Amino acid sequence: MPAASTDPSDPPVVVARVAVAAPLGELLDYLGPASGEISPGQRVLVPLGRGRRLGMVVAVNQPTSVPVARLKRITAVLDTTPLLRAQDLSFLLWATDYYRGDPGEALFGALPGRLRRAHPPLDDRPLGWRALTPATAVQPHLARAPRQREVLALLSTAPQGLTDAALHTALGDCTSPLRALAKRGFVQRCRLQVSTATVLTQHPQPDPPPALNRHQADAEAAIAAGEGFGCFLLDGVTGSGKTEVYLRLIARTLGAGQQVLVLVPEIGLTPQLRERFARRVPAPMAVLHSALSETERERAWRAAAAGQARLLLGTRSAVFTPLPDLGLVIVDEEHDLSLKQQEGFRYSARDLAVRRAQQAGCTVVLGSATPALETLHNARSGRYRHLRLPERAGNAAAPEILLADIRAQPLQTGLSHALLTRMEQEIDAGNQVLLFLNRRGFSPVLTCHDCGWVSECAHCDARMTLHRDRALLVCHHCGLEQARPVQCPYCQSPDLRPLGQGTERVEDTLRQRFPGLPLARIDRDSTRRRGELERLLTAAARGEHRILLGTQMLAKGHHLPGVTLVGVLDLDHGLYGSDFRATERMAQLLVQVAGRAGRAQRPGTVMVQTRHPQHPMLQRLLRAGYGAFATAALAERKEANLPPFSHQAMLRADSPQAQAALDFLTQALATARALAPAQVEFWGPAPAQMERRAGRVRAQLLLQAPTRSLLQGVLAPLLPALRGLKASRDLRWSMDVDPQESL
DNA sequence: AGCACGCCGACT
DNA sequence: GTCGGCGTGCTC
Repeated sequence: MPAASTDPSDPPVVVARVAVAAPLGELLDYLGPASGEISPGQRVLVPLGRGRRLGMVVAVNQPTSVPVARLKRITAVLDTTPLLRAQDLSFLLWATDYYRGDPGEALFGALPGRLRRAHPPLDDRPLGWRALTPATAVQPHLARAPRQREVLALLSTAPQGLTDAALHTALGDCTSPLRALAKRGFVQRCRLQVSTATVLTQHPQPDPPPALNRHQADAEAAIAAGEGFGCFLLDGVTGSGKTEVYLRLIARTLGAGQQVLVLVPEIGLTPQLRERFARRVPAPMAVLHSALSETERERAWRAAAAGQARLLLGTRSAVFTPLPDLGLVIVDEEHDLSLKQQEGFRYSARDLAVRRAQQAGCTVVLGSATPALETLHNARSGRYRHLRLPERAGNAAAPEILLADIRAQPLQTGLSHALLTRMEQEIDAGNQVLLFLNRRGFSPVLTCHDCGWVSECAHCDARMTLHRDRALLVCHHCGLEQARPVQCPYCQSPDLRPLGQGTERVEDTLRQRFPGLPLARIDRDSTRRRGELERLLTAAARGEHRILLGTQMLAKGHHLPGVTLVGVLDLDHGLYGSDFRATERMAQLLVQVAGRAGRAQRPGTVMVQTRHPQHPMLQRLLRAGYGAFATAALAERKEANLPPFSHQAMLRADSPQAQAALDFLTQALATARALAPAQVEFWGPAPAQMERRAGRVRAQLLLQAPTRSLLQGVLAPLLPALRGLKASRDLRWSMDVDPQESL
């Protein structure tokens, strides 16, 4: 047997590099299948250890470091044609490498659900029948079978075949004549042309594009003039018409016969954007997001990969969808945190979109009213082209922002006299008011007035929030729920008092203060039912509610034309948060919320309640705008040597055992130090901000390097070394490259 | 992640 | 004397 391999008449040895669906952290090599061809992008079954696993071939006939005699053979090839092309694979492997992810996890994670398992690709082409012989040729054989003649005659008119449904409609039940015809070999069961109607949206008559203002036209021209790869930051204030610029660029790209990829943070929150695209885009469009069923996802994915969908609108994972004719990538709200995957394979869809465009040699546009500091830095240093849309479309006035100093002020459930007065004025004038409080529930803590007991979570270092509507205490960190106690669990006193306020409590107060006034509370609790958020927002946009009270959910880009006053009840969390990005987040949130006001002809006002009205960054933001704020914030970052002036990776660990995470990270630090040049700095290991969460003790170790390549140089050997540490066995750990949260 | 291999306690 | 505990290491 071994001698046979030297026989020149033997087929050449085919070695396939395979990403196996097991967390191995590396690719494995296998011999090609016993019979048949193998290509990159095909899924395979491979022997692994004692068992059998799903895998994806990523390369064929690359040199292998494993002796050929030790290679096992691919058991089966699951796909007749590759699911992913060479470019898709190299993009995914690049991402895996950069984010130190597992190749199997990343590749299979990029596929729609059923293909992640061993299922064959969905074939939902309708079943039908096709004639193999022209009716005229077999007429004599069917002399005594009029039904068969009839059926065959009809099928002969349709060379592609006819669906069962079409046959039934035309001729009624023809099951038995068909069976007879098939038996004689005159007709054949077949699948008909793919029906795309279920996934692709295309309006027969797209809306005509509105005229662009000068800034929009300049931006469009600048972007359209680009050739090959180029990254543009479209920095446009809320309401400046970024979407219109996207739509023009999309139309151009589609017109040139290319596909477009549009990434948005959360499509569930932007059905308006989706509608607008559907009405305007003059080509088939597919949508990809987490609320779709597996089948819907697979259809959309396949339509994009097959080039049938010309525009793909999706959330972060859509960045991995194969698009054979990709000619333009757009990332809307590029600063948004939800573009960063925070679990498992932790990637930034925005940064990968740039990489993807680079690979495809096409343009990428990052759009935001409040660009991430990283992105602004790239724009200002010339890596990206910076385009501005400084004017609100339709001459809408920018909102006036007022600070309400609430130090030593009496507050009514968190509402100052100044804010309430202003609200009354606007409401009396027939306008809408939007109140923003980023805390749901009734009160963030319940306490005993007699003994000082507080509603602590049994599994987290956190307080349980009182939800009065449901009579529950709820931990917002681990989800633990318990019945609202009627007396103190510690001293049995009945005098339990809610401390602080959430949206439920503010709603309560407002209903008393403005009896009968239509009010909508919009938070995760009030929008639990599917479609409820959309229903409330649509009603709000029509002016049905006079007061809108909500959390973060309200900050995203919904158009609420009747709102003339936005109240921010508590900004201070953002001002002195311990994450170095806290002020950046605060500024983005404030600007986004402010963008909800005065979008129509009525000027808007934003009133921000704060105990730190002199905070320099807040002052700068209000006086000089987001751009000036960003300049100052970047200067601070530079001074402190923080990103984007350095590059970070966060190693996190957690375990039910008190010391395990810190012990592991201590070993990790020693390992990393030995691998790292002196310029690489380490912070920690240190307990996480909330040390205990969901019953697990958490800690972290931050790596920081002056350049990406220095950081990558440490990470490349570090990850295998960490996997080798035996302490890594009985705890959970993860590496987060370019972390967005450092707590 | 599985899954076997391996070296120390209570059982037919 | 064996069945089996889960620590350790590997999977092309």
